[in-house]
Amino acid sequence: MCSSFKTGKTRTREKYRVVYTDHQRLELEKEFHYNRYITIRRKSELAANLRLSERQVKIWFQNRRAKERKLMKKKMTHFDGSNLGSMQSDSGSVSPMPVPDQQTHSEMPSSLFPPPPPPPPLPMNGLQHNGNLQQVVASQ
DNA sequence: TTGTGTTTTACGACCTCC
DNA sequence: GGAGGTCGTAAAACACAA
Repeated sequence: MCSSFKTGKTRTREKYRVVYTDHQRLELEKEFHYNRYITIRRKSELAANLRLSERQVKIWFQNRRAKERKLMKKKMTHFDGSNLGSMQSDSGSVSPMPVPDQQTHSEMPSSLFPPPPPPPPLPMNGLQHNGNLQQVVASQ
């Protein structure tokens, strides 16, 4: 294969995609469990902590939400008709998502609020999440 | 070992909000 | 207009049966 990809500029053969370390994934997952939509402040903090770019953190969250939606949909079709109502989020950590159809932003945070904030199920090692989202936005 | 299906990064196109 | 959202997709990395 040739070494030029679709765009031919950002992706190189050696780094088509990197594999994140377990630690990076763990921290990202923790943040995701706390908040499915990361704030600007947390994004830069995480990026700095994990030595990732903010863009990578953002993309990771996008992909993570997509994964969740996919799982949700799978579950929907699985339970379809036979077991409606007994749906549960599998890992038992993320609040069941209503799968926003095409309502792109109606349930989106516009950076002002977290989604229905599930109590932090994980011991955040020292991370102060709190809901200072307004501050975060305001600090822009 | 290998063929194949799934998962994980990364991006582009398009949309909405401020 | 820019930032960030979803959706769809590409391709590497991974898991696993045969």
